[in-house]
Amino acid sequence: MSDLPKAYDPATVEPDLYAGWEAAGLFHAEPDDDGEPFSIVIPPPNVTGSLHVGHALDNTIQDVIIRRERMLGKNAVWIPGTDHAGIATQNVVEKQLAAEGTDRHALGRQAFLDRVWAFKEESGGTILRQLRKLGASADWEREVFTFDGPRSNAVREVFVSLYEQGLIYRGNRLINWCPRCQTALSDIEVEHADVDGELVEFTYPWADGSPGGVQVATTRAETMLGDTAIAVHPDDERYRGTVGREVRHPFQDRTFQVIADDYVDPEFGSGAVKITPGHDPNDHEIGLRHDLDVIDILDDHAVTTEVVGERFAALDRFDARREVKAALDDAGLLVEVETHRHSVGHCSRCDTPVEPRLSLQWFVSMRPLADRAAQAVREGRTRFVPESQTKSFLDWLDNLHDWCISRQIWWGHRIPAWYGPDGQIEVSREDLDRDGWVQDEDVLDTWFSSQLWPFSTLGWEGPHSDTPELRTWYPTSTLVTGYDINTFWVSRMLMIGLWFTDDVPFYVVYNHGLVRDEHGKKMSKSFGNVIDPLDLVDRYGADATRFSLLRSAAPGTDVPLAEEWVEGAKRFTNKIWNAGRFALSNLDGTRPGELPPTEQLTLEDRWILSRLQAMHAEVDAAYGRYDWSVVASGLYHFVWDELADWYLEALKVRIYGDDPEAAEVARRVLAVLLDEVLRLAHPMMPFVTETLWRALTGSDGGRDSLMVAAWPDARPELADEQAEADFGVIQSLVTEINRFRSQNSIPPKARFELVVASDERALLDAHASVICSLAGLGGLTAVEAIEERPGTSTIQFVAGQAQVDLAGLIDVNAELARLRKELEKADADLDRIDGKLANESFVERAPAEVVQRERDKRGELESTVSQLRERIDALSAIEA
RNA sequence: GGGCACGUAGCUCAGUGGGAGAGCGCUGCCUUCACACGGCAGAGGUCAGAGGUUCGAUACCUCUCGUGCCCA
Repeated sequence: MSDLPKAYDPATVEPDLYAGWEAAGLFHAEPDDDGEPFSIVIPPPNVTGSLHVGHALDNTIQDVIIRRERMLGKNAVWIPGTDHAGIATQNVVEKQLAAEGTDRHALGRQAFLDRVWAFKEESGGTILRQLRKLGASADWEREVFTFDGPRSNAVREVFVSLYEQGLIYRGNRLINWCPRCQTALSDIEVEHADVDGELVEFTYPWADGSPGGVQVATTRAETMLGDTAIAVHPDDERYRGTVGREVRHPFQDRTFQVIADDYVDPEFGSGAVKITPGHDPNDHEIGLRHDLDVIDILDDHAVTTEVVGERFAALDRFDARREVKAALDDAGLLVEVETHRHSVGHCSRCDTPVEPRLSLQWFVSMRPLADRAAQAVREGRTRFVPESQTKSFLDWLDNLHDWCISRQIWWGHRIPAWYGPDGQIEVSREDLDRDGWVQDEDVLDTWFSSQLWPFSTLGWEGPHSDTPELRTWYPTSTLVTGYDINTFWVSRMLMIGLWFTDDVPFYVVYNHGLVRDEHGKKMSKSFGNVIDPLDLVDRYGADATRFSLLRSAAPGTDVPLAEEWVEGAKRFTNKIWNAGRFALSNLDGTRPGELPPTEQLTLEDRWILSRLQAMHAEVDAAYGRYDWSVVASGLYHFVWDELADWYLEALKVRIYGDDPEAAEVARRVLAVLLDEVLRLAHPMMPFVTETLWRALTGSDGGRDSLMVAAWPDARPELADEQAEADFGVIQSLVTEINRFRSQNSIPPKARFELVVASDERALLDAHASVICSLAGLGGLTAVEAIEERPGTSTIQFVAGQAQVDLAGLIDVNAELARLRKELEKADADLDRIDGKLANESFVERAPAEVVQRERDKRGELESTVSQLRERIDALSAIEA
């Protein structure tokens, strides 16, 4: 059996195992397969992207879930696919074109789209191929794409249907415009960031020429070119009587009014606010209330148009800002310029400051959809893990504005609206081919198609769709995403899913955190702290990469990752490997089967089986809570600290001993243990477990793989408190002996005899050989009571004392120092407990058992102290 | 400005109304036949600060300071 190499080498086993699983069809599921349905749809990564560590976490979690459900006997499917990612993908191809000295307009729409498709064909599969390296057991036969035929049909159906229901409309409204991407954005594609700017204060002079005027402040001086009012709070005493008066625009031949509106914060600045309805959402609202003129001062590139007047026309908005400021200064209207930190919206795709702008776009009325989604969440039909995400999700839904869905780009689902020669609009499921009619040039927001993902992936193309996949796997079971896309994506799937399928698209939303570096910093190229998951897989293996991510992944918390932690996980895979190797080399072909009858089991057998079932229960419970870190640490602790450090060591007595029957029992227990550990660890560490399991069971793969083996049933009957207590006594004794050895610099090879006095005398007697083996003793004699003799030292353990003959073994001074230190600690502890017990209110009011526990402890400490004193005296005598 | 988290060992984090834990790092000893990707042992913490509730607070409440995220 020792054809297994001494160190686990992931690179030599992973590719073959993966290919084997896939070839055997183990990733694939059919709707009529046996088992309760269980389904996950992948959050589709950008088709042209490549795998980063966030994907690695997200997909590892999905893989862990789906692998375990598969082992639980469910009809489990994990549907993979990619997102066409409109703006992001178009940006990449446009950059290529720019490098070639051309652009999409020179190419023309169709040639450009051909180009993007070619790019997609070339680099589109990358990220999904990379997922395989992580061990992802997705059903690749079901791979889909948001922009393929059926998904596009679904998009059109949904658009037309919502239009027919009056929930999609075209309107001229203030939207977020990205001057670089040249498209409208939805509210959530705008990221607000604080920037250092200026607060420019200036005066609008009265129109009637009377002295003074109204002082206002702005961070965007250029917008004054589009001001159409000044607003003050209606209750502001300072402006009593000025409401309704006119001011004169200093650079344009027009005047406008001072108006009163509750929106104004009288505490801020002068209490008067300039109003630019064409370039500020709040101002726009005020404009609507007061029927103000709206002036759009900028073109698509955020360059001023001629409406601002000759002097300021044709300037970039930031140049215009400087020019206006200078002009105000020249005109003697500038009051003050202060530095000012304020929030500015940036394009989430390219980080250009967005420009609020009036524009004719398509919108979805969100209120009715949002209300149904909120209700479903409140009723618990879909729940969030962790639950704490629920509140902010609902808050967000409650404050939702209409969604701008048209994008002025070419890569995406084209809006199915046609415009007639006389201004008619027709929205249609079929392409219109009529003279004089043209289709809308714009495409839909990518999220408009990805919101259909949980059912479009299962074959939904409209209300008529009734596929076996939909019937079996919809609603999907669990959605796994970062909390950062709850608003972008989760909310929209929920809303649209409820609207079109009358059911929630998923029962559980599991939110993991973001992967950060070892100091909690966000990973980014500019910090240089990005970790490439594929590089980790290459160097440490997929299992170690997965395990290190999972180990830090408690629900809702960010996931710090450092390379040295992956190294730690690799060491764990190696530990499992060697524990398995040791077992296999001693099993002599024993296969996992029934446990031997209880009466044949030794104490260490009963102990480890009891620990096994405790770990199993903990792992099952933690899986239920999606608490990967607890699952991971449960496995880690059991395998390393209990199975390897204690059980395997204790086992050697029987394995290497001369009782063949005892050895056989040991082998049978060992086989069961290994089998069960490998099953429990498999979802997290599929490769190393599968490899060992095949060696253990003689399986040759295919359908006979650990991957599709049954998840073990809980065995509460293995819990054995007595065995745990008894083995705890042995552990305590062995640990104390080791400590004694270490503190007295006694070499590990030095054997010595031990005399033990304990109320567990029979137990120690019966397990003398195991204790001697674990502690490296020459012999163990259990006696009634220890007789203090000069030249010996006494070791205290949980169930008694042990006596060692020091002759030739230790340095007396060092031992004395150790004992004095111990005495000091025991005395301090005793003082503290005495203080507690002297406190009347503690004794009277604390629960009786707590008080009793303190009294018991006091008794123990007292005897410890007196024994320590005796031993110190005895040793001091020798020294003297 | 509104909301939500969070401040526990050098680092990253668990945790609990009744003597503070893990991983990594650090120190010492050990190449004992599964594993040096290892074993045995050790050092290291006023549990952010201040009040309060309680017999008892790292844990519950309030405030302060600090950090992060979301929204406006």
